[in-house]
Amino acid sequence: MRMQQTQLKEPARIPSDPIQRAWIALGRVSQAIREDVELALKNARLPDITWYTVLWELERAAKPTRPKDLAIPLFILPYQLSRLVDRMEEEGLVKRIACPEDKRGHLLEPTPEGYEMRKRMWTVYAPAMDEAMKRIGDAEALQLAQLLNRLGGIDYPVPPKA
Amino acid sequence: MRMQQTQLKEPARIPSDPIQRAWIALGRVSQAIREDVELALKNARLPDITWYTVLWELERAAKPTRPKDLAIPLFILPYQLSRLVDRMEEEGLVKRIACPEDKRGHLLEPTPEGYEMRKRMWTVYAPAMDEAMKRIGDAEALQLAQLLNRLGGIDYPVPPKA
DNA sequence: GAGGCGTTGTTGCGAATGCAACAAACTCAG
DNA sequence: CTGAGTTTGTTGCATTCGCAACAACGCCTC
Repeated sequence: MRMQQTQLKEPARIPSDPIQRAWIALGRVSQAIREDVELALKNARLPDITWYTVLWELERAAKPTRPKDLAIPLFILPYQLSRLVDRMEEEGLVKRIACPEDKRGHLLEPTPEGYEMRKRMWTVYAPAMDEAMKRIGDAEALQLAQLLNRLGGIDYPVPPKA
Repeated sequence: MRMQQTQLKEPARIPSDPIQRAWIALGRVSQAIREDVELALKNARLPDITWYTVLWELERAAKPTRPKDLAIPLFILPYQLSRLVDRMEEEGLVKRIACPEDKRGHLLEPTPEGYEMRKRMWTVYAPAMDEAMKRIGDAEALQLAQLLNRLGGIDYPVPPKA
C-alpha cells in the first residue's frame, strides 16, 4: 500500500525569471549606490559608512550600550565590531567604559568628538544619498522600501536615518 | 543690480523620509539575502559567488574574453579581477591564453573543470537564491527589478542568470 | 562553592583587500 | 622612426578580514 510520506526534501527549485532579474538588479544596484556614497565620504576624507552607523546607533540608544546590543541591529559579527571599536577608539570617537553588571563586557559611548563627527559625516552622507537615489521619486521609494522589507521579512517600519 | 548668478553649488539636499527608508532597506536586505546565498555555497564547500559570475560571464561570451571586457559587466576593478583570475587559475578553473592582437593582455577561457564547476555551483546557487527570495512572488519580483533598474539607471533588461 | 555550560568579547594567523606605483604594449602626431 | 601619452594588466605594501581558538565572566545545578 502506498502512503503519503512526509516530504523530507523539497524539490530543488530553480528561480523563476522574474526572481532572477530581481536578484541581479538587487546585487548590481545596491552595490553601485553604496559605492557612490562611500566615494563621496572618502573624497571628503571622512570615515566609512559603518562608522556612521555605529555612531548613529549609539546616539539613537541615548545611553551607553553594550557591543552585543549593537551587533544585532548593525548586522555585523562580534569580532568585526570588536576591531571596529578598536579603530574608532584610537581615533577618539567612542570610548569603552566599564560595565557594572557584567564584568566581561563594557558599555560603548560616543565621545564629544564622536557626536561631532557623526554630524559632520551627515553633511556629506545626506546629499550623497539623495544624489544616488535621485532617479526615483518619493512614491517609488516608498514602494521600493515596502517590497524590499517584504523580501527581507521585515514587517516593522525601519526608522529613518537622522 | 542683482543678477541671476549661475548656480555653482546646488543646495545640499536632505533625503526625504521615503528615500531614507528605501536606502536603509536596500542596504539591509541586499546584505541579508546575499549572505544567505553565500552561506549556502560555503556550506557546500563551493567557491564564492564572484567565481560563479566570472565563469558564467565567460560562458555567456562563448569565446575567450579579455579581462577588460569582463571587468565592466562584473562591476569590479582591474586589479581585483587580476588576483581573482590568479586564484581561479591556481584552482584550474580558467586559463589565460595569449592574445594575438594585443601582446600585453590575454584571453580568459574556462577550463573543462571550470564549466563543470559552474554547473555544480548552480545546483546550490539556484535553490539558495530561490529560498532567499521566497517571500515575494513573481509579480512583485518583476516590479522590484523594474524599480531597482530605474534607481540604478539601467534601462536595458538584464539577462537572467542561467 | 565547585563544576559544567552558555555568553560575551578579543586575538593570532593566514588570506584577501585597496591603493598607488609600475611595466609593457599600443596609438598617433610630427 | 621617435617620443609623448594612453591603455591594459600586475604587484608591493600596509591595512583589513574571516575563522577558529581563546580568555573571562555569568548562570545554574548539585
